[in-house]
Amino acid sequence: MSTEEKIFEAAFKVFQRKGFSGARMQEIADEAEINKAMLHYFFRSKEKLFEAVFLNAFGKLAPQINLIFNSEDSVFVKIEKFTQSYINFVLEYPFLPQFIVQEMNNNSEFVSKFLNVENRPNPIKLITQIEKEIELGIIKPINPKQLLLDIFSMTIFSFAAQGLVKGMLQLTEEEFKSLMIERKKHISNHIIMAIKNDEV
Amino acid sequence: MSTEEKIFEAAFKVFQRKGFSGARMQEIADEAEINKAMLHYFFRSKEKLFEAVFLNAFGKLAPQINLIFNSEDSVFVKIEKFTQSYINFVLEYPFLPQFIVQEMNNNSEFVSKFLNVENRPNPIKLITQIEKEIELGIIKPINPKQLLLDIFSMTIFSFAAQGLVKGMLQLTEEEFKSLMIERKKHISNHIIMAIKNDEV
DNA sequence: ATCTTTGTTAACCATTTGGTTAATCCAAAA
DNA sequence: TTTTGGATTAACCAAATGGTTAACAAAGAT
Repeated sequence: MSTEEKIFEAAFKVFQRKGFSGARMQEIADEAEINKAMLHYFFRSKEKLFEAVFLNAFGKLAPQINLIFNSEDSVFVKIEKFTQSYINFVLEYPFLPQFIVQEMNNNSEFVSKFLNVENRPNPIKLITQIEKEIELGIIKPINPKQLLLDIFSMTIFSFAAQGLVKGMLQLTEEEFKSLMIERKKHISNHIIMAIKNDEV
Repeated sequence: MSTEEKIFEAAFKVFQRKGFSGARMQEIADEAEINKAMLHYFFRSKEKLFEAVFLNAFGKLAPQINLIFNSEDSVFVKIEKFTQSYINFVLEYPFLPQFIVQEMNNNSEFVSKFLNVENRPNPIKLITQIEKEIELGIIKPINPKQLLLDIFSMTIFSFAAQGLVKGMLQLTEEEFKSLMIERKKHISNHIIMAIKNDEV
């Protein structure tokens, strides 16, 4: 593994668990087992290094989301696919959501930077699709934005607020994980149950 | 307003928008329009000051939650009351959830401190109640913890991940707020719709 | 062989940051 | 009126922190 890669991975870890302002360049260097000067040699500044890590992190998520949201599937199928693959993915990077949510809240500069990324998650197509399926009587009348928030809330929250969730429900790491695995099916069941139009 | 109160309010603001490691003692002093030494005079250290603010913030939320969770209402009514009053409350302190979630993730020391607070949100009574109502055929079979996560996710996430939500849905402050007002009713409708047992 | 580019290190630097101190102010008690 | 205690300030301090530099090593190019 090249020095640059070592730095990147170390930065990824440290920024994830400490956030931008909590992370220390020296700590990243130690984690990567290289000299601190190398950080600046390859990435110039803390901001630049963070930016690289952050955009990479987001870049891992966004394409997946868009792929599902812009497919030709029905809304129900999209919900199933999204919750499944999102949670699968996040189980491998459990601190990614909390990292992204946190920095989207704190570093407004990076928000705009991410919004201009090519593959940014763009839900407009899904919104119009929801409106269409409501007209067709497949889905109960509902504000599409609320439905979107429901989907994101239920999938992302447990990871983004891991500390709170584990603390409040008194979960060990193991229990948390198996709850999340169960949750994959639970969420889509739950949402579809709520919005399905049963009128004949 | 006493100097100590001024400091406290200023610290509340600054910690909320910057987090613990992002906040600067000087900035808090400026915000409070007092000399920086007063911070240490009244609160000894940054940690102590933060602790005071954090426990106070949590102390505002926890009693409300417990009051509702431990009442004699049915689960459906509890869900309605909780989403209503939680969102009402948070609309006045829009950055409280993001602050609590963030520090619960980052400062594991404070997690344990909060867990030992008297009035900490304790969902066990609600969990057994849910189990009972499932047996009675009022609620569909479901893992009570998943239901709890659903409730918390749907109410808290939009506030805790404000930056992400506003960015993704391209919402102005106004639009966000009115979406949240609409959301008060939406959430309980949605959840009850999903878990109500319709079998006759 | 030597020159040049790239990678690497230790020592160093300026600034920021949390925290302290000694002097001063001020109001209430004696 | 003096004393006493807390409140307040400006100046200061040591440590931490992001960043730089100058020397050096290694490896390809000429």
